[in-house]
Amino acid sequence: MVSNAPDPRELAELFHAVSRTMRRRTLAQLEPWGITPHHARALRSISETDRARLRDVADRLRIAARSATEVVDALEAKGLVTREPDPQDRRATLVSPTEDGLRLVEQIDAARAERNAEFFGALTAEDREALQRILGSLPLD
Amino acid sequence: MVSNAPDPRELAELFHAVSRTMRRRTLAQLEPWGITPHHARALRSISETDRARLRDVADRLRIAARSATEVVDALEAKGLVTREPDPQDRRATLVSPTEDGLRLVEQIDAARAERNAEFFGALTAEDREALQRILGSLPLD
DNA sequence: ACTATTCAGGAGGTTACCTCACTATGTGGC
DNA sequence: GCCACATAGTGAGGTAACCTCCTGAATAGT
Repeated sequence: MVSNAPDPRELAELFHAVSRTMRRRTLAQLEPWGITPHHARALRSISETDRARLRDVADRLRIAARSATEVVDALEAKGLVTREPDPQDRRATLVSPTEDGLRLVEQIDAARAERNAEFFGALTAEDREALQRILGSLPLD
Repeated sequence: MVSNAPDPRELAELFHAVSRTMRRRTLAQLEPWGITPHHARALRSISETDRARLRDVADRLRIAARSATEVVDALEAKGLVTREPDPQDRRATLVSPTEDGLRLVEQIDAARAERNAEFFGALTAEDREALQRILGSLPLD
């Protein structure tokens, strides 16, 4: 208790506060499109690789397979992605973005870039770089 | 050769991944006590100031007043905090930690310190300091 | 005295997950 | 060629961490 090292308590708390702020802002910004941050992230992921299995979608988003089913259900209901059976493996389902889905990703990405620029714009370029490097060296499950 | 879907080199995405990892670990670590991260945070906050109004609890946690009612309901049901009417303002309710609540905070805090030390232990002291400074300069709602 | 504001909580909703059990397949070993 | 086992997706059901909108009571400001 004698050291003047940064209190990790505060660090975790700060982290929590910042990430919640980011989430709230994302939610608000996405509202006009009627899509949630989670769904937007999934759509973006799916748009980056054509014909991904549901299982792979789950892995990339680091969520349970069952949760991928759910998010793909929602995106499919909105006509943003389509499901088709995998001809190579009849257990599997391949997910692809629709034209609408791709268009939406583009719009959302532009908005996202703007939002992030604004949010992280409070930082100097060095700090942004440092933040990225530091976060990158933290463990992920 | 398939690129990682939500680009992890992107600051916001990285942030998201790290904060979710932290949340999952906290949840797992708290499990033996049958308390959630959110409730633990609230209990800690309440334990730091005796006789806080529900409104103040909400403000400190940066949540809506209605949500503070909920978390205090849960803590009260577990016998960790008590409610009493504010003699100065008959609209208000004052929340205080019980003996059990204070004991639990102590235990949880020790576990939390350990977990954070482990999690952020992957960083050098300079990086921890930098992270704290950088996070502190980001905006909060 | 009257109006505006504030406090706590009821009702009901949303987001972002989860596990467990199940069926339909595919794969490796004998 | 059959059996054991693993894997893919999904129905059922649940949890955590919030939220808004409304109401009744009390207080504060004019």
